[in-house]
Amino acid sequence: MSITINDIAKIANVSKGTVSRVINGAPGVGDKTRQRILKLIKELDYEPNASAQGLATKRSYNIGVIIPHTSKFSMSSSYWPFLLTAINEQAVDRGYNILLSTAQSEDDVDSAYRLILKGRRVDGLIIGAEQFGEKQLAELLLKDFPFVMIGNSSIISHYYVEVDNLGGAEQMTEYLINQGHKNIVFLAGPKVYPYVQERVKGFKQAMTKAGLAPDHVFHCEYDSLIAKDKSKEILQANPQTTAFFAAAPGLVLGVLRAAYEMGYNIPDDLSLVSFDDHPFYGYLSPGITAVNQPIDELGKEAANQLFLLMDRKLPKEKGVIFPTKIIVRESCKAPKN
Amino acid sequence: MSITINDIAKIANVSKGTVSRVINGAPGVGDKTRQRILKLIKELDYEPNASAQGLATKRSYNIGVIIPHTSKFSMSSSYWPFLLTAINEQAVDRGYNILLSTAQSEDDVDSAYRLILKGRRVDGLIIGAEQFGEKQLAELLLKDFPFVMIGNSSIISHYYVEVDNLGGAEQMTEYLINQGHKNIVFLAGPKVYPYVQERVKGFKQAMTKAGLAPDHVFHCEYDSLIAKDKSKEILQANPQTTAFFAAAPGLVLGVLRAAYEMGYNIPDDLSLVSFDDHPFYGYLSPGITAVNQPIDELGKEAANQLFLLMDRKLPKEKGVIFPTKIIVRESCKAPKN
DNA sequence: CTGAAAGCGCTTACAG
DNA sequence: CTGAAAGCGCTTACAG
Repeated sequence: MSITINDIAKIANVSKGTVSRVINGAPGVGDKTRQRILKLIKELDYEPNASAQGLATKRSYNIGVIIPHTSKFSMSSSYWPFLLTAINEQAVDRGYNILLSTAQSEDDVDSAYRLILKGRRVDGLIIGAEQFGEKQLAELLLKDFPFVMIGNSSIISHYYVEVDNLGGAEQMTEYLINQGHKNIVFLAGPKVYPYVQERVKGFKQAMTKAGLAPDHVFHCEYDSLIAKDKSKEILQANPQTTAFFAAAPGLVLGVLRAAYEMGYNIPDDLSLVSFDDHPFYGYLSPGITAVNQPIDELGKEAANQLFLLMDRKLPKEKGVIFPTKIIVRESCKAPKN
Repeated sequence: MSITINDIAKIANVSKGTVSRVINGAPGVGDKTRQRILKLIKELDYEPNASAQGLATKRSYNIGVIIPHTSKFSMSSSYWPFLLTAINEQAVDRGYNILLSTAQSEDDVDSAYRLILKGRRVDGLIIGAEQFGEKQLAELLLKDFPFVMIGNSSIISHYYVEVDNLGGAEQMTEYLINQGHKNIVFLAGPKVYPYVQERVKGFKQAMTKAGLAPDHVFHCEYDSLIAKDKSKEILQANPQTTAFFAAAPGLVLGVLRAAYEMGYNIPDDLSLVSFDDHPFYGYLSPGITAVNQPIDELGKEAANQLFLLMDRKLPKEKGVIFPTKIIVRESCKAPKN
């Protein structure tokens, strides 16, 4: 059916060992022989069978990426798509493909884990820190399987890449304070996530430092509809609020809509800023001021660390934390009085 | 290192053929033997090596998805992420994984093609119709390789899934006309894409049917910044325009921003509608009225067709076209006078 | 119902 | 520099 190494060997009148050596650029093949075989490979459009190579070398030339996937969360943010793109670019450069796994539930994670890892379909793994449970992470570690986490784990100590969640939230809060805001609400994602806690910490730190009450922190699922209702509640209970700091695009949407429905004008009546930037933000009216995460660099670094680990080398540091930056747009204004 | 079928066979005191049969649920194994082996597999947490299975069966249990990936385009739309999710869900249900390939250029497409196909890393392929050139599509067809296209191809006749681009654009245009609009601008994506031409056709058809001038069609790259400039130009040259029909979220952003910068209020001074819905639309102020594409169903159907093809069965129809629906929000109003 | 054996398409010491 | 052979971990006729 399909052309194999044997065909090439036969036609070239050499052993398949020799063909194999030229495929892999291994030494020990005469220059003329090499050229002849190379030409043949090109002419016959031969590509080695990945399964056979995988079986012989124990490498799949795939890396696995497991991303969380409640559609509501990952889709209103551009975080994961961007990350995926960045990782893929690095992977392709090295002849690797990405084996994707979108996990919606515990079961999914487990089946992804089994399928991908135990079946040796991938040589390494990039994974959201909160995706795997203790057992699975420990097993990865124990087996010395190459992986890097997006975000730090509270369970294990391992290689990860992350954004400066605390610093980003702190800076943005300071920005708000410098604009003259005193009654700031922090609308955060689910409390269980370590990165959410970091952001909360950053917010509180800045508020406290400025002598302001740091306790207007609310947690909310990543669901814009729920965020909308929650925002309304908050606004009704705290009419003195002049600024909202929403810690994810999905939440921003909720606040935006709540303000609209309650007749608040942003930024005249209420300022709104976001953690995590989004391609839409610059085009909204008003443009949304946001903490921008260097997602592209994050993905690249994660991939590079992984390739290092796969080569049995050790990355320099166990955690690489990227600074964020504030993108000032129009959604934040000094409060009225 | 890792546990293999031989280990299981030895421990269970059977041949590896028998173990293989129970792994694959094949007939011809005594019930007691089967149970014993099953238990052992579970206990030892054994998972067959995918490469070895692949080599023996010539199946990789991966399907390839090649998506276009100019970051600007695919990221401001949620089309591809949603599609990917839908496809992945179907794939996982059948024990398949998705091998991802994001192609940014011709070279990428070619390398994706070689890597994935010729290396037999995937058993089937889902691919944007415009991704591959004539040569590659013809080769796929010739080799009888299972694949389905997202969108119809002008080059070859093959299985595809698509949205009713013509009908969707037509309906939305009719909606605009019914609202009282006469001077409607259609801002479309690059002319080269067949689906763009379909949308243009739908627009023109509706305009013509209503006795309106169908020639305010402009093409624009999927880049919000360019779309913004283009929109300003159009608006300046055609101040009588009362409605914009932007045929992609990236373009909508451009129009939105152009209107803002020129002091137009949407929808009071200018109505704006979109082809392709977006999670953000419902939360903008005003909410953007849009042609919604059933992306989830599209992805599911594509996957199902592919699995049929992979089983050497033929899907019922060569093209499945899904109807769109209009989601009415607040960005469209009757024109002033 | 079960085992022995060939084969899938590669790679890689080992000889020469 | 090159070939012959063993081996990677499975599946699948073929016998019995």
